[in-house]
Amino acid sequence: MDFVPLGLAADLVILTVRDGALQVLLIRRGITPYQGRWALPGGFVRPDEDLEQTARRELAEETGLSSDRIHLEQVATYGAPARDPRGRVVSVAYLALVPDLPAPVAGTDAASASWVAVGEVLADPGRLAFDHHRILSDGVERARAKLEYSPLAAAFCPPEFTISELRGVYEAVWGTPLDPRNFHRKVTKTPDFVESAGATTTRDGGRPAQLFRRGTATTLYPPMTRGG
Amino acid sequence: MDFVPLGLAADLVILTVRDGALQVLLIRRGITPYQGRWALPGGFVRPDEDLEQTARRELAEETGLSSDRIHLEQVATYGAPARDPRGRVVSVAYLALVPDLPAPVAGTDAASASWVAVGEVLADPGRLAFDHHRILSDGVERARAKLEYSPLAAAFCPPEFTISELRGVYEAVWGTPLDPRNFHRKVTKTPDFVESAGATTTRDGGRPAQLFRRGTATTLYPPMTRGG
DNA sequence: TCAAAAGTGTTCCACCTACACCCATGC
DNA sequence: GCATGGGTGTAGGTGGAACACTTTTGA
Repeated sequence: MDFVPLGLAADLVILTVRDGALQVLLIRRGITPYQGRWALPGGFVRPDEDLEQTARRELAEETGLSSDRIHLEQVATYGAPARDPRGRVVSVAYLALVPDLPAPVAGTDAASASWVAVGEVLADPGRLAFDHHRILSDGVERARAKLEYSPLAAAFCPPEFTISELRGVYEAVWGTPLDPRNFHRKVTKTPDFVESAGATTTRDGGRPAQLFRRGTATTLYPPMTRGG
Repeated sequence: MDFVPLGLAADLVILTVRDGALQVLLIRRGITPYQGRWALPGGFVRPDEDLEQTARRELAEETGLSSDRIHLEQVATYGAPARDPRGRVVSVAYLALVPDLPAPVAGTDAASASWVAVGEVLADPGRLAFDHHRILSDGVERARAKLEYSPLAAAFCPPEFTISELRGVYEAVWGTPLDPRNFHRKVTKTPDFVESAGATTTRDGGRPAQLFRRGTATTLYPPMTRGG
């Protein structure tokens, strides 16, 4: 058995939609290497911990979110020999989609944490430590793709949401406007995408909108489309 | 830095289409644990090796294929603490798509290697060592999904192939018959999916068929569809 | 009354499906 | 000739894109 000296970490791409934009949770590193630079939250896998357990633990530490009800999925693993100057560290990246948090990010051990617009971060390849720019890019790409054929957009929404709030998620993640009328028809006619919550709200202004909850569908057929 | 004792491996789901069926390359384990059981080929990552380098090296060792021109992509990473009885071993799984090899599998250090129909292996969850059943299942699912929106089916074909050979790949991987006439139209009309090689062949019987090569497209729009 | 957002109806068009039909070869 | 697979034409249906139009609230 070749047990080479090796660190194993889980890093998190935690996305939300705030103020109409896709945002990612970043921490400012308090220690070397890359002290003072922004990075994705993450940490080392403990000896008897499964990879996803590590990711959920870090997610809870950074956001205060009890890990249930949060969508979390593995994206990819990064293991270039020199990606971490401290030595060989292999990182398994996870993607988490969270609703717009009413409370600010809970106090953490990280120097500071904040939500930053994804577009802004991706436009500046030198902003993030390590190979986190690449990891973020891959995570965002995964999220964009999954909105097409899964009902995952609702993971960004509170438990009850309007169709136009859901549309706002698509528009923020894809960066394209969608036709409100066709979107409404498509969502409500796709079986089990959403189910009526019975109530209405006027929080978006204008005519009262029906409230919906996530449905039971796991894949959308036909898929949502980006152009239109 | 927490450098816990840890093994890092790359395991390979090597798929091909032979005799009209999707097949996977398995090795019979010559050593404990799981001695005598079938397993996916794989091996440990060397100290200064990138993950994909390990996968390509193992691929070459098992198939004799020089790694260029072979499609290889990372699928997922498996790290449950007890997945290997020898200790903590984390495995990064890669998917490789290879053409039907004219030569049999080259001599390897593994006790024996052979192609086995995927359907047969997946029908028997106890056939494979470790968690390789799950890894194979995930790899096959990835391959099935990618045929829809990428021109990857051609990776299973020799450099020059006919449209019906390409259709045979889709039918083998998806397990459904496709309409030869609509398939032909769809493939030849999708921009840059395939390009004409100029020649014809009668190796499939009947009227001579045009030969094609892979085109330059990276994604197919509209995607290929499974029902039809 | 007006602005704003929700929701419905309708038209046009791309593409999928099914299948009739002809083409070019080996035997 | 006849079997076999290659390839084209075409008609019907489904669903997306675009947009006119009505509904229901707050100000």
